Amino acid sequence: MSETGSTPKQVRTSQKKIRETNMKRIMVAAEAVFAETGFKGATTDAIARRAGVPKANVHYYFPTKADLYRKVIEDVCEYWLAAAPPFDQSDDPTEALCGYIRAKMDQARERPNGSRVWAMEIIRGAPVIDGYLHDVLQSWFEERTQKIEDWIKLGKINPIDPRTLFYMIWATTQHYADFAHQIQVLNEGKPLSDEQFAHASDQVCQIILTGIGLKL
Amino acid sequence: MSETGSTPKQVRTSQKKIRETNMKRIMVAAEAVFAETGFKGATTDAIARRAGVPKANVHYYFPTKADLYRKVIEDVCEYWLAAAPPFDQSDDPTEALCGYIRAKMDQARERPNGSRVWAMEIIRGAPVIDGYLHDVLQSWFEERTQKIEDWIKLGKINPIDPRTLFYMIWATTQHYADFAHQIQVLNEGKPLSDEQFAHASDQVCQIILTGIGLKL
DNA sequence: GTCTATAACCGGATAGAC
DNA sequence: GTCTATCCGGTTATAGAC
Repeated sequence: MSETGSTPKQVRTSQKKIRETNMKRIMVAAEAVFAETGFKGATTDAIARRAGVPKANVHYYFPTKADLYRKVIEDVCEYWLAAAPPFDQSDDPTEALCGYIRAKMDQARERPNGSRVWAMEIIRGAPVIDGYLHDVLQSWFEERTQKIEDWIKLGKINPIDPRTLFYMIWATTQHYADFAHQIQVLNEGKPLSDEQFAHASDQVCQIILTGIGLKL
Repeated sequence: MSETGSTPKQVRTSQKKIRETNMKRIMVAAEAVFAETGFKGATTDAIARRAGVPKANVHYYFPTKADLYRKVIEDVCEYWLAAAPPFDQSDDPTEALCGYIRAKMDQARERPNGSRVWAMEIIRGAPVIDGYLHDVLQSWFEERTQKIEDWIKLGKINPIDPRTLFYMIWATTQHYADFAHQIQVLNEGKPLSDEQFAHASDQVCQIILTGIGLKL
């Protein structure tokens, strides 16, 4: 609207910075509120308050609640995919899988609310990100399961179903984020300490790798 | 109100039957609607329509939406606990654990919406069933992890952390219910067939049992 | 870009007839 | 026990001043 030719570059860039900062603040707040109350339960007002901005500003940056929600989910999905390098960069099954499991565990610890929002979206049948799911996840999955198949052919690991293996890894690592409350109840009411969490990562690696015929 | 002393027993029992039937219908419908839209997203109207009764009748049997929700959750939790016998009734680790895993997989297949409602409740931090969670789950868990510890002491299985083992079993088996949509996307868009599901159960048993040092 | 005020809508719960 | 009509509170989204 006010983009006149005379606007100094300085101003435009600083405005851009404000915009990015605010959007980030709002998205972080939204991730938490969506995780705690679900899509419908989250109110733009609660998100705004958490982000420390007036409600109208949320709608200024994200026209609708659904838009904001979609942005949060896509951001989480990108974050998920960033766990792949440890898996991709090694041809040794133990190193690749252990690295991947640890990366996923670290993510679950680092950003549990992202995991929770993702989980609830899938549980509901992915009404909002269904297309995205098809586009991004399918090809990602086929490439990686192929690598497992190759290891099996080479006799490096037991002949297991690669899909089941991935589901087990995803389910277990994300469980530590999504079911953190239940885990806390079963841990004398206290959240897992860093030591306990590191120990859990070790255990998950051990059981899964042993489970497919690898020695540690 | 109309409970006069002259009411024939016949009528009272048949009224009781009507009551139970209607409550059951409503709870089944509610489980599906809660699973698909979350607690806040579920409307009593949608639940009523799905159950084939007027909205006011839902409120007649369940004063508030939260009451209905709590009933559904507790019903699901009882159903969960019914998977324990295979585990309890054998002292052989392979038989006990394999039986438990298969029972949990069957439950995930049989009643996926129950699993989803449960999952979303825990993800949100269990605001509604927190007390229930403490009361029921804690003691259940301690008894069973003790059994695993005993097997370890007897050298029957590898020295793994029993908690991690249970979390892996829960996470993986429930993943087949909660993330069914994602699994479907990665299965050429088709839901798992009975054969595929049976195969998945076999695979989960194999990887986990092998993972803790058992031969099949 | 920020914020107050408000329009338009929707959903939980209930009153009261049958 | 069943059902229609309705009230009331709360939520999304926007209009328009600053």
